[in-house]
Amino acid sequence: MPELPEVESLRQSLLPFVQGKTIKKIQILKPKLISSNSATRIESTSKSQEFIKELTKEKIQDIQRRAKNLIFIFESGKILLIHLKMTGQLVYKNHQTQVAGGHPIHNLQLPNRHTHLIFTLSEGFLYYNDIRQFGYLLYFPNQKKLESSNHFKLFGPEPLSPDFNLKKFSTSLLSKKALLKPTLLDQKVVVGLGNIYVDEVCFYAKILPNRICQSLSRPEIKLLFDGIKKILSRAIALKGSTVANYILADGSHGGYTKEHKVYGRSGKVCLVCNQTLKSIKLGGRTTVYCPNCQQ
DNA sequence: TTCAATGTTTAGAC
DNA sequence: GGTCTAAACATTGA
Repeated sequence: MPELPEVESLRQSLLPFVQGKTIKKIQILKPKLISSNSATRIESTSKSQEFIKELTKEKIQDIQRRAKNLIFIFESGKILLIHLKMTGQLVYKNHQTQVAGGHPIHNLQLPNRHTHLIFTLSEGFLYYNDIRQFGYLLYFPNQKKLESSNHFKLFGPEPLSPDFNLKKFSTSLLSKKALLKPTLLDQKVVVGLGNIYVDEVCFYAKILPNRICQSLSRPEIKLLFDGIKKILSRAIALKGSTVANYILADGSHGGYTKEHKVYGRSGKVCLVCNQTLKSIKLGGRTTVYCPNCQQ
């Protein structure tokens, strides 16, 4: 389920608990999740053995994020990349606390039948759960191998970094005849947006998601640009939209879900103008918008 | 029973 | 080459 804010929140929450810890043991219950990405995965025993051999005894130095990927960096320079896709979830658990993120947790029992990998750390456990099993975990021997892999080649700018600037964004939009929503979902244009936040951004900018990109005015593009930054930052501050049973170290819950203006609200009234929100399919995804506020 | 679900890739048509 | 659609991955729940 996670989009950028959910992955970033998970990264921030997890880091203090796993940083400096060593992987003592790895149990792979679903080998296909570590063999490749979802499009080309093959069951492979040797991949599992390599994964276990290379990452056991490694000390976690840092967790970074690129687009919707989590990147575990080990002291040796080795890398573990995790993509949660639709329903992936990571849970850290020790004797006194549990930190989870990604797909909302329904089953607090760990491991459960959707647990596909278990890392035993020097203190506590890290579980990878995934209902639909679209996610994957990939090992890279070093940063260079990761960067030269096809994983990062196609990514556009990070929306919250200076790389993401209005000029490039405008050029990129104005060069396209495609519809706005599929374009914003395209990770080559800007990374991190998914179905929830694209709809929220379009609503913020008061622009219909089925507008042709080339038809956008400069002020409209500026609104989209600002909306992307504002909405993603706000969502990260609130720990994203996936908050069911999200347990932080201090026991607090956060949540952007209740700030959704359009996503998941088809048929309900617009919070601004009281008109009924409509829903259409764009790029194969359900899209909710206000026919009155958005033009 | 049928459909849709916070992601991404690929194949085929125009 | 660009862009659209549908399908694929696998499971759950309305």
